[in-house]
Amino acid sequence: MVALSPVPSGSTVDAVLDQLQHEVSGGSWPVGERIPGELDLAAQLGVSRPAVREAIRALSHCGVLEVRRGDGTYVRSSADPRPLLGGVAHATARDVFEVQLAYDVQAARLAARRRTPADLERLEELLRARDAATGADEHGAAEFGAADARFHLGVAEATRNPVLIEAMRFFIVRLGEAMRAVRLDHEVPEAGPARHRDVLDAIAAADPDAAARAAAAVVEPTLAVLETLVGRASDGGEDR
Amino acid sequence: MVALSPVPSGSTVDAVLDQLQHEVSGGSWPVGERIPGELDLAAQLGVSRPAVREAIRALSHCGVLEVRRGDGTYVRSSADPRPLLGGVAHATARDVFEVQLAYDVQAARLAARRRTPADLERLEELLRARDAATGADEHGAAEFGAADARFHLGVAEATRNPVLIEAMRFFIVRLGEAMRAVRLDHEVPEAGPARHRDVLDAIAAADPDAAARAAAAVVEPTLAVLETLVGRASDGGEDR
DNA sequence: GTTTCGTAAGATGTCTGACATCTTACAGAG
DNA sequence: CTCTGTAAGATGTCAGACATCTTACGAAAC
Repeated sequence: MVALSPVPSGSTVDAVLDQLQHEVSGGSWPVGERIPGELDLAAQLGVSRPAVREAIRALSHCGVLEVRRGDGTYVRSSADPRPLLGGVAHATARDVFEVQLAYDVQAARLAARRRTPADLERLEELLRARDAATGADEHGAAEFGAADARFHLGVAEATRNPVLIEAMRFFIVRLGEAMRAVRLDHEVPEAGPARHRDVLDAIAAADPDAAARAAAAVVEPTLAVLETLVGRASDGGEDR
Repeated sequence: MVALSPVPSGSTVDAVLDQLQHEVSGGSWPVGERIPGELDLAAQLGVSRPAVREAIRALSHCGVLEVRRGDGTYVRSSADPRPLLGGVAHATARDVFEVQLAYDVQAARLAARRRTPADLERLEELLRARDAATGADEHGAAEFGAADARFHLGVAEATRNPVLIEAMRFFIVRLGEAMRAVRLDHEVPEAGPARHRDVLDAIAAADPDAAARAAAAVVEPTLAVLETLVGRASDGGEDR
């Protein structure tokens, strides 16, 4: 029932932001290139300098642009992170979980090849802490989630791959937020100590394939339940 | 040889940005909470409103905050995307490639379970285009890279998982930038049509495990070469 | 002729102040 | 009790000014 189109609500800064991102993604401003000055941009776009500055600051914070004081602003990367960051926010728990599964499997595989004795010692400690934190009440659940995340992240750290580590660190937090929302309405199982022990044993045995299989086995029960919830959701009322 | 400590160079806005992110990540401002108004923040931090606005705009663009005009600013997520986005920029090609491998394998696995006949038709078309774009010159190489990326992205799209799709879209661009830099100094092999055909066949056969294996086989030769380059780089001169 | 230093131009960093516009809440009219 | 109009608070945008850093160029010293 939307007869009257809801006026172009976009703000000025967002419009500038889109323009800049379009120039970068479209290739008009190649990586490494210097973009026009803030005053030039403000004049060309017909907006004030603060508007241009806010847009540049946002893109700079996301790694798209790089501002060098006293010199100018340069293109650092043509990849637009907005769909990724924005998409995770509105995604279903299942979708985030499937990406997390990809990380877990790869992390376990690489950890089995690169782990040091010190890594194994640290992982043993993290696994003990995870098993110990089996609270039943509200606060205990949060504590358990944190301990669980620390173990998964510990495996990633054993890979010595900073990109994988930071990707997992980001997604684990987002996944936790999404799961907290799901748990309000549904019961979601959590893999027990045995499955996690399998992962650590395979990593200790330096068996990449076994580690990958074990990591997949850890999250698959949880993922199976989320899968049924997605099915239910599309039966019921859901949009966007 | 740095006897004099290089004065605290950080800018005001960056300092404000760190403070805000710290409040969010630290849990002082829980997800969903309303944060103080711009004038309050400016007064508390002893800076001007534009400085606060630029910081808020940056975090808002990254999905950490959400600004509602006329109402206030709210916390959307406690996950800090900066390490992820910044880390990818300075990462080695191998590190980015290993994450991409995780995506490729998971995408192939899920695509084998969810692909529709229309997906298969589209993937056949993309694979044909990839095989056809085997240029030898400068322009041809770029064109081949784009066609290759479109096929990999096509597999991801068959999973119907928007998070996975956007994650791959982002990393493929970043990987392309990193690989372009590597190829300036070294020869890096590219998997031929046969390996990609295996992936598509497994997806068509609805065999998730075979699809995952085939996807891994596609990128492993390239990854093996990058692995040797990492070894060489740590022998030679490398810093930062 | 080469090196070094000082200066000027251009760019970003920051601040002050003001006004516009939207959202929300509250009080009064019906 | 419902609806409407108003007022307060918040963000959106703009204008102008000054501070500070980077860079490049030219002059002076060697």
